[in-house]
Amino acid sequence: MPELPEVETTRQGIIPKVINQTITSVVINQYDLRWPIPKTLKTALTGATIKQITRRGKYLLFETSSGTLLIHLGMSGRLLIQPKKHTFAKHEHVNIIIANDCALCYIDPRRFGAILWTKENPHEHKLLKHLGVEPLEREFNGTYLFNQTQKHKTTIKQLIMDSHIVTGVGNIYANEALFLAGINGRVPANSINKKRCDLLVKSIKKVLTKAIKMSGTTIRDFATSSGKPGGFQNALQVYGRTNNPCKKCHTPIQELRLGQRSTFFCPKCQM
DNA sequence: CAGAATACCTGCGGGC
DNA sequence: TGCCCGCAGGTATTCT
Repeated sequence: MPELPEVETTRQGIIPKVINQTITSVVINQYDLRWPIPKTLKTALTGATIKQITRRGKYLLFETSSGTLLIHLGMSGRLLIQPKKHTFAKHEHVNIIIANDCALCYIDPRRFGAILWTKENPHEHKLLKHLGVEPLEREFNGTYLFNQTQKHKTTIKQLIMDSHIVTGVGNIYANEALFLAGINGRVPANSINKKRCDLLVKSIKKVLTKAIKMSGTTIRDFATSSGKPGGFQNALQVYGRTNNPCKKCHTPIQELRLGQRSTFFCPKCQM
C-alpha cells in the first residue's frame, strides 16, 4: 500500500504527537510480521525517549535515546495515533504507549510490513544500506536516471520502481509519473534519451510532491495517522482507470502487466 | 552477474 | 448465498 507519499504523510502526522515523549509501555499482540519483531523490543523501547522521526525511502526511523526503531508499512500497514486503550482492533499488532497517554498503533492485515530495532547507525542496517537515491533529493536528477537506464536492460517502469536505484516510487506513482512524462512504461529503459530522463525525473518529483500535499492515496487500507483517508486518489490520471477515457485525450486507458504489476497507460499520450 | 519468478499474508470483488 | 480464483500501495530471496 504505502509508497513514499503515504509514509511521509504518516511521518508528518505522528511527529507532533510523539517527539520528546517517553515510551511508558509496549504491547505486542503479533510478533510474526515480514520478519519477527525482536524479542528484546519491549525492553529496549520502554523508558526510551523519541528524539526524532526521519524517513529513508519507505522506512520510518524512530530515533530514540537508546536506539532506532525501524518501521516499514508493507502493503497494508498503517500507523495511527489513538488514545491509550485496552482493547485492540483486528490486525492491531503493536501498541507503543507514550507518556501523554496516547498510543502509536501499528495495524497491518497482510503482515508484509516490518518492525525492527537497531543500536547501530540505521543507515548501515542491512535493509537500508543498499537503497537507491531519494527521489525528492537533488541527487535524483536526469543525469543519474540516464546513467541508470544505460546500465539496465529492463523496462523503464520496472527501473523506476527498483528501490535499489531510486527508493519510494511504487506502482501507483510509477504509473502516474510515466503518464505525466508521456512515456510508456513498457519501453526498454536503455531506449530513453537524456531529455526524456530529465522529464521523467521532473514528473516523478511533481507527482510525489503533490501526493504528499494531498496526504497520500487511499485505495483500500491506507489512512493518515488520524485515521482519515488520503486525497490523491481523486487526482489519479491512469491508475485503476482501465477503459475510462484519458483525462487529456479521451482515448480509453489500457492495462497490461509489467513485472507482475498492473500497468495503466494512455496508448495515445504515452509512447 | 542481471533479470525474472517466487514467496510471504489476509481480504475482497467478480464469476459461476 | 457461497465457493473459487485472481488481485491488491512491497520487496527480499530464490531461480535461471
